[in-house]
Amino acid sequence: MNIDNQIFLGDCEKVLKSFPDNCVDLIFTSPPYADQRKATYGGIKPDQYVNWFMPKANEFLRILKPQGTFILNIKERVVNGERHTYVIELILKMREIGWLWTEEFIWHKKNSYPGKWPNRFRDNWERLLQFNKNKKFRMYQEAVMVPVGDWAKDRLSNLSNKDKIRDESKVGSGFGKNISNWVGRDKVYPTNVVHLATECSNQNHSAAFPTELPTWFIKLFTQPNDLVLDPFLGSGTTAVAAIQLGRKYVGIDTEQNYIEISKARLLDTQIQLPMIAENSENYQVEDKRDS
Amino acid sequence: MNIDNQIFLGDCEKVLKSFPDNCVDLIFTSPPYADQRKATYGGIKPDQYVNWFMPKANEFLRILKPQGTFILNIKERVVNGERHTYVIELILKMREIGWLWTEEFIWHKKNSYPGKWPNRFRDNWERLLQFNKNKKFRMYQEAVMVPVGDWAKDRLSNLSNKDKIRDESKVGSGFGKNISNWVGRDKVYPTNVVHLATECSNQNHSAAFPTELPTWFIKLFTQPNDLVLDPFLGSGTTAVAAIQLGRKYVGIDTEQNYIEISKARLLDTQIQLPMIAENSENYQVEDKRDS
DNA sequence: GTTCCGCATGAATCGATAG
DNA sequence: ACTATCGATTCATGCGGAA
Repeated sequence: MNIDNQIFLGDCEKVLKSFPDNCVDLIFTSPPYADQRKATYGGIKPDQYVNWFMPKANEFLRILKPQGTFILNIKERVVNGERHTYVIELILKMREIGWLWTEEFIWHKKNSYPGKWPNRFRDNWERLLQFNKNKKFRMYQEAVMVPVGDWAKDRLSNLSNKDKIRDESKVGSGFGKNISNWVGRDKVYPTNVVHLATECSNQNHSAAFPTELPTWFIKLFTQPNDLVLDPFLGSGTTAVAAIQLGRKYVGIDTEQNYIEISKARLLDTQIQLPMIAENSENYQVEDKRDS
Repeated sequence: MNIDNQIFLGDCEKVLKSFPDNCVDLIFTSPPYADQRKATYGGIKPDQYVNWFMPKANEFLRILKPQGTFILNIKERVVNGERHTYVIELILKMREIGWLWTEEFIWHKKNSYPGKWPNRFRDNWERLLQFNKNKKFRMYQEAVMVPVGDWAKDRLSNLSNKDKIRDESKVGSGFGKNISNWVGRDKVYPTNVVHLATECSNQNHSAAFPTELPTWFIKLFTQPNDLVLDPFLGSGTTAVAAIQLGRKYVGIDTEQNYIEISKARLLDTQIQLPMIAENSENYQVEDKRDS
């Protein structure tokens, strides 16, 4: 069965059974959050969330390549005035079945509108849990480097003597040691806080996250032509990001109308792709990556 | 025993036994993280961390007022390529003994420790876990409102008109309606992401966190003359923040030399206090709080 | 009184080497 | 095999003295 650039209708737990082992480079997904109310989309009760998720996590583990990465965008609901614990219980369960909890990225939302409740402020961040099958996994850090801060141009233009001898004088880690490496460098590595706006620029659909979010992780963990899976595809944002970056996608969703939306967006994206390739800095990034 | 504005030498678990029930309005603390600060505090092994912490958490629960709040600044260590789970296990244990896990604030650091590793970026955030004894707790949200200018350039300005319309139709409850509430105001509520720099160039002491961090939470959860406890006082930052804001402090630490440092800083703060009261906007905040 | 600029340092992590 | 130590790597900020 060919799964490249396909979208499947159904429960990912069942659909994935027909996928071969170790076939996907990156899983990026944002499953339906637990919900008290009856189902609009998913609608899993918080207390049942872990049990609902784990069989799927098992399939993810099977179909992910050994050096691949699983990024899970998830948020716990406030239930009865408390943050529910299903997310942290999920982390513990994932480790029990063999996943490594490698990292927790934070999506710091740049522009949410104001809000106020008696006992809490607006929730302005979400977890992006990184899981891996092995301690060694593929990561292309150069692909997401960001411009260096303004401090550098002053500092590096006239290297001070102290910068060079720091590491000899003290036990501390010597930043001055190879300061010469820094001359002419204009990009630095980012941190594990991803600071992006919340809105999606496309107005025909409502996506849970902006395209930039999967874009960042797809750049970081895959190379062109790698395969990106989103088992809860929703309106198809992950697939759109993958296509824009020259990767292949596989998507799964239980709702036929979401699949229609995804397909329409993907078609639209592919039509615009040559234009994007010319203008977008995102697309250019491929050329600069280390190999 | 009078505990107001006192600093005690010893293990907080033992020292707190002599405190009466329900005597503290806010606990703000940053305990030694697992395997960290070995030089001064001995270092707790990650696997033993929860067992080390829980008896203390029990005392905290006893001495906190029913409407009070416990803010725990903590971060998990990377062990063997994985994030260790002691923090999330701690949350589950805390709930078992009666704490409510009300909220998780994020401290988004402006300047994190530099470094590059094959498998991860710089860790640029820490958890600030909020625990309470009851669903109803005291919170003075007006005290931490931020000037609309600072806020707008970060958030509102990024929203286009179309986004506002789209959001309004999507949520129904009406972003447009919401936004009109904020037009013309000069202050807005913050979110649960606190964006501050670490202090790195104080010469007399090494504070793990900047004064602004306890300041923010002390304003949010206490009123003047309330009592703020830091059971792992360290260099006394929490106590300094409390005094600056006209609150009372209690501090506990196991290291005599840290206590000396704290006392010196507090003396210094009190000398400068009249000056601060005249000039600081922070100090003025008391007058504007809602009651 | 500003502005500029040198400079110290911060709750780090990985891999290799040594005990 | 398992732990302890050491070297290499990496940014951004606020202070304080100088211009």
